[in-house]
Amino acid sequence: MSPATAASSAAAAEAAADRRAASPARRRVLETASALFYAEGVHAVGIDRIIAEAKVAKATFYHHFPAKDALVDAYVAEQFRFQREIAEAFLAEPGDGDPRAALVRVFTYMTEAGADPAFRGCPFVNVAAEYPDPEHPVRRTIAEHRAWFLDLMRRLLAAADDPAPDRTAGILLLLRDGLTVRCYLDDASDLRPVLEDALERVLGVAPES
Amino acid sequence: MSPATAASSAAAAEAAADRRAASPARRRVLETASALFYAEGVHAVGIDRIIAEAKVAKATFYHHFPAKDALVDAYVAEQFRFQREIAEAFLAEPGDGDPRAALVRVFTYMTEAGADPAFRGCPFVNVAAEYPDPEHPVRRTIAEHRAWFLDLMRRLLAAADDPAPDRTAGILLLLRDGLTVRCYLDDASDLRPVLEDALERVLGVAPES
DNA sequence: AGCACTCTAGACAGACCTGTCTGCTAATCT
DNA sequence: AGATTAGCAGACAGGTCTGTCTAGAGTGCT
Repeated sequence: MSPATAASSAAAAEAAADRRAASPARRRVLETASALFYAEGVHAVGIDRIIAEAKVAKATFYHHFPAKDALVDAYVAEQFRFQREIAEAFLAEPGDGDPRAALVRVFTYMTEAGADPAFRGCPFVNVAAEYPDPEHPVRRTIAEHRAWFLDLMRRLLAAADDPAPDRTAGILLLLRDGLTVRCYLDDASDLRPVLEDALERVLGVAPES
Repeated sequence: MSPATAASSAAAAEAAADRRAASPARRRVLETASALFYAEGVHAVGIDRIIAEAKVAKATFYHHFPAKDALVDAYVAEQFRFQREIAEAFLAEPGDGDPRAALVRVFTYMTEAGADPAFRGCPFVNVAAEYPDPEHPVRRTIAEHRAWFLDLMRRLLAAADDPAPDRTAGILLLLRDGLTVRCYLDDASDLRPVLEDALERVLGVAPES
């Protein structure tokens, strides 16, 4: 096979992959599965139910995903993409450009999202609870998300001239995880003052709200 | 049935229940199931495997537990009891009786427990991830544990003359949950300074270690 | 001796699981 | 025109799941 042929066939394969990823049936499957996985857990939801609710033939499902695990991985990756988009929107928000204010906005958003009655905790933590093997692709994607979030905190803190960005970022990660757990498992009606107090003690800044 | 007969039959039933709870077979089942549930998740472990590893007949299992859910509930209740015992041991520890020091001890212990390679996060959070219905008995037991821990923090803080025990206890609960998640999912080798810093910022006290 | 209880071994039913395969239609690309 | 691809419907295999049931052995209480 000549280099030119190899290049063109690689391009063709890439185009085919793009087309496949954009397929409506595939999107329907991923959306249905995401909702079900999040609401009920991965092991609790079978393929049959997903394809029935997504109105997709079984062969079509296995055409797009080699196995259920691949779907779970796609679900986790999708959540990762989603959270990155939200974060970017928050950082690009018109404002005074104060990175500390951006941090507070992120946490305020999280408490609001957590107040939704359909909120069922952090999807990454929940999936990790069902996937014990840290080498599993799903777990690797989850680890990527965590590294990304920690780094995001660190960058914002460094921009805000925090005296110890590494340690403070670590604390904020603890708070983030604690927040999702609490919103899921506890009555979070009185969470607001607790979070404001926490941010004040950790960052030395009070949210404006 | 005379009152006396009723009383004696009630006592007999109670004694039988005690005997049943103390049965070696039942204990073996619960121990095996606890280890497996924690290590691999509830839905991922079947009854067949539990009874095989516990070396118990299936009829014996269903003699002690009406259904798998009852076993899961027993598992969660057992974890609750376990954590209470640990906490009581910590509080009864001979020392200066400083409740703030007791708080720090609790968190130091948690980081040490979380460093175990077999650590797989908080069993309550992991089980809750697989049980979406908040009215489920298992979820109720989990809620009891969380209320207990929050109250324990609150009592210790009140004894330490914390200016806002309710809010501080809420923050410590956030830290606790964040801690377990982090020990499970992240490289927690550099966790110690982060936690010390967090406790210092939240409590205004540095751990002595 | 008689009875109740605990336990073992394992068959069994009925449901559900993942994943494969056949056969068909229709669109799209070369 | 021919080939590839996406999609649908649904049967099927082989396994695992929970939970029930039969049949019998041992043990302790009365």
